[in-house]
Amino acid sequence: MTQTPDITTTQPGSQASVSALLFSAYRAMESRIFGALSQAGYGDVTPAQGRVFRVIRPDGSRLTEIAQAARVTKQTAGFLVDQLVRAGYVVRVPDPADARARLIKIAPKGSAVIPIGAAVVAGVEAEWTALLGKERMQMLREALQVLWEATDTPSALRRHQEAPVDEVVVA
Amino acid sequence: MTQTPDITTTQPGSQASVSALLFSAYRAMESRIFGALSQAGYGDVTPAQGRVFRVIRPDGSRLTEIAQAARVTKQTAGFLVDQLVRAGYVVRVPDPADARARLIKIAPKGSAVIPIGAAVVAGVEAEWTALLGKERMQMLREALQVLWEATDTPSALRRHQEAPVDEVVVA
DNA sequence: AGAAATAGTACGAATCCCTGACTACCCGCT
DNA sequence: AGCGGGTAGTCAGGGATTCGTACTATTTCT
Repeated sequence: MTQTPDITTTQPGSQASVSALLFSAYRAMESRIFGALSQAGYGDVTPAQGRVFRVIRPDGSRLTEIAQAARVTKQTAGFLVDQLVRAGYVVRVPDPADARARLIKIAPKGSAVIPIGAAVVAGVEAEWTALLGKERMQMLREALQVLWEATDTPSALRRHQEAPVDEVVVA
Repeated sequence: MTQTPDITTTQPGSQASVSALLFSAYRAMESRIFGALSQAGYGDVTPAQGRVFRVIRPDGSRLTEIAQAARVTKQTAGFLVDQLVRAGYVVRVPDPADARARLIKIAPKGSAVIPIGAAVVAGVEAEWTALLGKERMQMLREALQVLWEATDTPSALRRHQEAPVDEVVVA
């Protein structure tokens, strides 16, 4: 409760790298989301579980799809899906199209969580809009979207992963 | 090497939440940085170590300061600093002002890493500027800076942490 | 001097995520 | 038919990150 002097962080106004700023904003959003979820009685979901849950398509997804979309290995995805199954947020059903595969589908409990998370996100985005103004918020979203398409799209990833990485320091 | 169909991620053009976009951009930057560091012979630093290293002030920082600035517990900070000490990036020296405390200072090897990381960041930011245009990139930086000051500043944190969190879902 | 706060450490545990190795199944080709 | 390469998913094991609780040493306030 008692406070230490406020030298903690870099001085306001100084320039932290975009990298650190992105991390900070993401972390702020994440902690708001999971704080609210915890308050709402869904304290058993973790951020990692959330990141795989988020990429499950409405009609169900295969584990391999989930792993690729969430950028983790199949094992990690399987581990996290196991937890989500045990906690009742998703179910595994056989994939009628392929006996090797199973579809992971969102269970009722999972559906119940979605609007709660969406509401928090909407709330935080509203706060941010109040801080930035509608136009800058819109531009922020667009800019991030452009970067996402350039860096986090299957073709973009292939581009980076296969490059021998010779002249990374282009400066 | 062989490729799975490209259904992986959300369709380009659809709107992922700002949260996911922030995460994606941060992750892209981070993997570039640590990829390059690894190539440059500094493969023993990890992202977590980087996040504490980043907040060490030029004249040295106390562990508690580092912990607060990096938003981790003292134990975590101490653990990561231990690793950085073992790897030779920082040193611990007694704090002349307080016999309980020690100052963590950047060692020569640590100083050597800084320009490498900075170059990568500059390179990635240049790529992003090429994608977005100078103006949008500048606006992105400003917007993130505003959000940072509002959410990741000591006073801002106190504001959020102490709120009883009743009406989180303001939507 | 004595009480309260602060700097840091020790230990134990949970979470997250990866590599390597394996089984079960699908599909195209002979 | 049926074989072989590729895909879906699991098992086993390990490393990294982070936290909570509990403790010692030192400073600071009264």
